[in-house]
Amino acid sequence: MAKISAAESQVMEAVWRAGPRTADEIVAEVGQPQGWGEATVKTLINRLLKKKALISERSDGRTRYRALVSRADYVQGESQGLLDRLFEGQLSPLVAHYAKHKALSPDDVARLKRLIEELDNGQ
Amino acid sequence: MAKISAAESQVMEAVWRAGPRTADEIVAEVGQPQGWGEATVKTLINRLLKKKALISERSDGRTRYRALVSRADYVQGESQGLLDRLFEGQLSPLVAHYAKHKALSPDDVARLKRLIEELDNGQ
DNA sequence: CGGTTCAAATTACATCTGTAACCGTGACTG
DNA sequence: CAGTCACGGTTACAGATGTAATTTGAACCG
Repeated sequence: MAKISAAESQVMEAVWRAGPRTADEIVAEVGQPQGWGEATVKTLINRLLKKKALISERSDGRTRYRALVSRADYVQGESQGLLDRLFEGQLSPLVAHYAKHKALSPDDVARLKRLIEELDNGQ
Repeated sequence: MAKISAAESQVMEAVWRAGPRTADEIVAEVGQPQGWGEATVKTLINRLLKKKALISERSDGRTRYRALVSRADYVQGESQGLLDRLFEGQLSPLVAHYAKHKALSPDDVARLKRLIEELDNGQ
């Protein structure tokens, strides 16, 4: 379970977003925007294969790459890592920091408020 | 302004926590717990000097290292990076994700609730 | 003043990451 | 059937990072 790097995660996002994709599709969907050549994307794909984050499967005569780790797991790991490293593992200090150093949009505040209400009452 | 790496950030934490420190103090405070040798910590310090994240100043016949970047700035950058990469730049999706995939303690919920109240009314 | 000591800085090296070119093989074309 | 092509995989290489040993240089001892 080696760590998924920043560049690699872009490839994972493409697969998470739209399910198993061919190399070409991934190149089009992430290489293009990032300004990466085709070869670069292929390398990232192959590293993800080695890391068991993707698996290649052949269907309709094309090789497609499917995610072996879920986005939720990845996001969970990254988030927890940040919280652990910088906020003693807790959410509220992050929110506090963020509110203090970077204005939250009223929309964001409203969304947060609804969320917390639910958490507080709800199940 | 090269990026501060994970290992390097441990050194920064020591300096942020307690102000300018000598190499020995940093070794004791972070090398020890992390299981790093003295030489390793010195390398990290020197990379941080190159990156202008620390500056060395001599006082009382000892060299002390002082932070040139604030913890708030660093934390802000890391947090924003995570939010941008994984949550479309917004806080509420992070909170939502976290609540869904990892139980929040009632305490944490209470803290969040207070925080949001303040944000909502307050200044 | 020459040797010793300790702390600061420089150099070393393997691995990971970003970026990419090259190779091999099965399919397609004339 | 030989040559070409497309696609998937392998190799390459520089810079960052984790981890550390070696060297330098100033202070101290005799």
